[in-house]
Amino acid sequence: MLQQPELIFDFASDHFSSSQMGMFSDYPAVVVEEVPHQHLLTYTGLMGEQSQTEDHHELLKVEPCESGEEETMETLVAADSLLDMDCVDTLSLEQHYSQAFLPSLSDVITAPVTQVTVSAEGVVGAVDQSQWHSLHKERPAAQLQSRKRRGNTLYLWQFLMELLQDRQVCPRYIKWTDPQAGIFKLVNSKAVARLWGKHKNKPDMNYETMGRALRYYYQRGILNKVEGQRLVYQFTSLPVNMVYITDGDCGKEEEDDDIDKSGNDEGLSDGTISSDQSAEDEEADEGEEEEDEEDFQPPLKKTSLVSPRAAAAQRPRPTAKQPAQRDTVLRPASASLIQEQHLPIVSAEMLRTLQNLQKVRSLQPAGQASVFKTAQLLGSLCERQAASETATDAGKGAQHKSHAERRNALYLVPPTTSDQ
DNA sequence: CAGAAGGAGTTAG
DNA sequence: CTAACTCCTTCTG
Repeated sequence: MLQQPELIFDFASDHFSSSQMGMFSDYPAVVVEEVPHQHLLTYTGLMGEQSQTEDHHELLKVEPCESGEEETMETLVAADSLLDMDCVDTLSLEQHYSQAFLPSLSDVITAPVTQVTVSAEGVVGAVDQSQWHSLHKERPAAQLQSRKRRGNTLYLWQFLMELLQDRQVCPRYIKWTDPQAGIFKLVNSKAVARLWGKHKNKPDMNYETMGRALRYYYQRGILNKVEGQRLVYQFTSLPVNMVYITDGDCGKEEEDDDIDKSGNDEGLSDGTISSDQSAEDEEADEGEEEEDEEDFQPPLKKTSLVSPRAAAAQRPRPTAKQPAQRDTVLRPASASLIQEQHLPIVSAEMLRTLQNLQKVRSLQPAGQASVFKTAQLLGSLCERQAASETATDAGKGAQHKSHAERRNALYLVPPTTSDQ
């Protein structure tokens, strides 16, 4: 049975209304993600009452473009334009970003990150188990939750994940060497340990101590050691809404021996964590905000250890990704969860439009006019969607609206549950 | 000497 | 009591 398309954004008014935001909350996450030679925009939808049992990942494959940070950034600009809306009272994007460890919205928009998660406030925190994807075939992602965080303590693995999502730290002190495989490297182990110690209020923390904690995770199935590579570890599973920051130009890596040149740990931490906030504020943020926003569920206790050899087999391949390893997010286009007839054609076309560099360049970040331009571009596409709807059963629900209304609206069609 | 491994002790919920 | 560290010793390159 086909589900009705739902209005999620009205271009005529150029913003979400409160009621529309309520609708949008059923489609909480929009993820712009870069994979080699293609860009994906993912709607990660928790569908209303089904949110506890099912999640829907819709992938819209965008026309491949030349890889590069410029394109990535423009994708983000496009996404920003797409999401730029007068709904700060209800969506509070910047608030969400800050709560998702990122220093500021502007950082997100201007940085060559490879994935950005945008969601209605509070929804990202509702990461259910199916939004974890295992990096091990023998442990399905669906099993990757069993423990609750104790109190307000941020676990080390969570802390590292957050560092990996913090442009101030990644890739300067910690970086992904193979995000697809969950492999990361402690570029500056001392700095990371110091940050961890600061977070734990353990000024004597060092890498030796932190390293033991990391090794402790081997038995728990949270981490694997990447054989033969010092300071390189592998997450056994990752949340699908991870924000992946690649090397890019968002910060230079800093080797261990660079760390002491400042000669000031506090200065390091301040500068590392945030240039906008004091380190104390940031630490408070880490300890509290993310508590609610990022409901990370730690993996189950490991039942079968992955051999170091197997882990080594997944050694970093920055350019040779393995789509199958993270099919939840990086599902190949051929396996897209969006069926063509259910696909919000407008959205697909819109994304292609946004991906078109010429047009993207015309978009001004944070410019509402750009959204309207997009809406204009979509107008004709809506016509095509309407034509498509008459040819298929998809989107019957949209037909209660006039063509004029549809011309100015963006519909998101829920996927069929059969294509999970 | 840094990093890795792992036994044993500690702490918080 | 247990999870999640932290301390400590030993080993390796």
